Amino acid sequence: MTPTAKSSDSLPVAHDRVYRSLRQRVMYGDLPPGHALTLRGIGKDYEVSMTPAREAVRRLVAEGALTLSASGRISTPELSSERIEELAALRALIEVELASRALPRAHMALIERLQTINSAVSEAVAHRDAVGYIRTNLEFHRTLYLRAQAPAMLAMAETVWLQMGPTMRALYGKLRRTEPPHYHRLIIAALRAGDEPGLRLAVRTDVTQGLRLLAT
Amino acid sequence: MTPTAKSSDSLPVAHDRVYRSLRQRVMYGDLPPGHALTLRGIGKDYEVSMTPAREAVRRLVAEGALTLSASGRISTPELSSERIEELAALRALIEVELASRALPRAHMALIERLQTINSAVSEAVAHRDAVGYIRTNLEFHRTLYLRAQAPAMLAMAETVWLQMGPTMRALYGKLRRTEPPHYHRLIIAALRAGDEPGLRLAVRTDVTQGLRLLAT
DNA sequence: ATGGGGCGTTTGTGATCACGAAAGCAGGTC
DNA sequence: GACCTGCTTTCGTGATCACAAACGCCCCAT
Repeated sequence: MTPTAKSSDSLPVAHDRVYRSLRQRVMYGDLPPGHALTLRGIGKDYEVSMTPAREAVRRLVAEGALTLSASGRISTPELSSERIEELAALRALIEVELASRALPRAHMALIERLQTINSAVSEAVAHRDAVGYIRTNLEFHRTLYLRAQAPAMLAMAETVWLQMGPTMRALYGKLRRTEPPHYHRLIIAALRAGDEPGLRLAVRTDVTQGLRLLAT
Repeated sequence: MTPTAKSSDSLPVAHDRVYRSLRQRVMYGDLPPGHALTLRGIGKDYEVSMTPAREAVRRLVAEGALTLSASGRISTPELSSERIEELAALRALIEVELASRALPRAHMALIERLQTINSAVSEAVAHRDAVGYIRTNLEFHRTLYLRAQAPAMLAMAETVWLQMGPTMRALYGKLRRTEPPHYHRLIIAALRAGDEPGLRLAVRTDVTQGLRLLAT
């Protein structure tokens, strides 16, 4: 039930449970940009006091998943176009490297898993399910990058995803595409062929494509 | 007096003061790897209760500056050689991009500032001052990267520095070099010449050089 | 000497409260 | 009608406390 693999699953610590749930909601676009949150409200939702809510929020703010106003109010970030461009460039840098490192270890079982996930992506697209699309799309990338055996890099990539979550939801909400992900097929083909330059290009294109529509 | 530029300097909030101070101590190698900390101890040092100490620690843990044991004990990270390699690769990826983006905006005033900072680096090296070396070295890089006008990327780079802080201290402590930083001069020369490939190579070499001595 | 058991101490966690500031809202004025 | 001026509510911050788990230390038995 918890698709996000953490380094060490352990105690049912309250603040960690709140953190994981909020993190998923933000990363997968459950919350629109600028959405306000309160410590007391979060505590109520998860039936905990303000203390664990505060720790979870503090952690998410440190990761860029949430932002604090000057007076300490909590909300999801509203990204400027400059920041979106930066985050897309970071995705390109880090994820191309992750894909490149995963390539030598990408066996047939992985490629088949990626195809299965990709059909789930197509299904989400067909159903106009923005959250489902974001979730399955990120699962596609994460599944590939896990093979890179580079946890620090993967964590960085996930941090970028986290920051873009609400914005991606708003973005894919307004551009109602119905065509399945094209570049995912290119990624799979490059993996099959062991074509590293092709893989790098396919990943770079895939992670930066959606941004071209966001000129403003 | 606070060299680290934050997004918004505002209130004298207790937890933020604790955070900033601890962050500097970690980033600049004031604490050795594996050094243990306690919430009550931190609170005592800064004359606050456990609450702000806890928030500062939570934030630093989220950034990778500190790690928590399975039972929640706080300590500075002890990095495996694989993780060090990863972090060095991340530095290379991100900082090369930052330098490249800073290049078109690097005027003479910036280059002179870099030279001034670089002489401070040399002085720290001559005095065997590990903390001073790390601090001035990072100031050199940060000064250059600030010109890139890419706050999200700079934040990522600083997060990597933060994670490497204690290890860098331990590293530079055991290899007592006395020669001034060679690749900083190459960086400055490439900036002067507007030589982008040269700059990229110089930065990449500079940020990955210290790692070769850490084969273990 | 060395390994194991027992106990006092230290530590993180979560709940609760007081406080001050910010935000939202109403009513009144220009 | 728009704007400002109060007031009321809501919010984040920091302090304090109870609790359970862990750590560390000492002592003893082998």
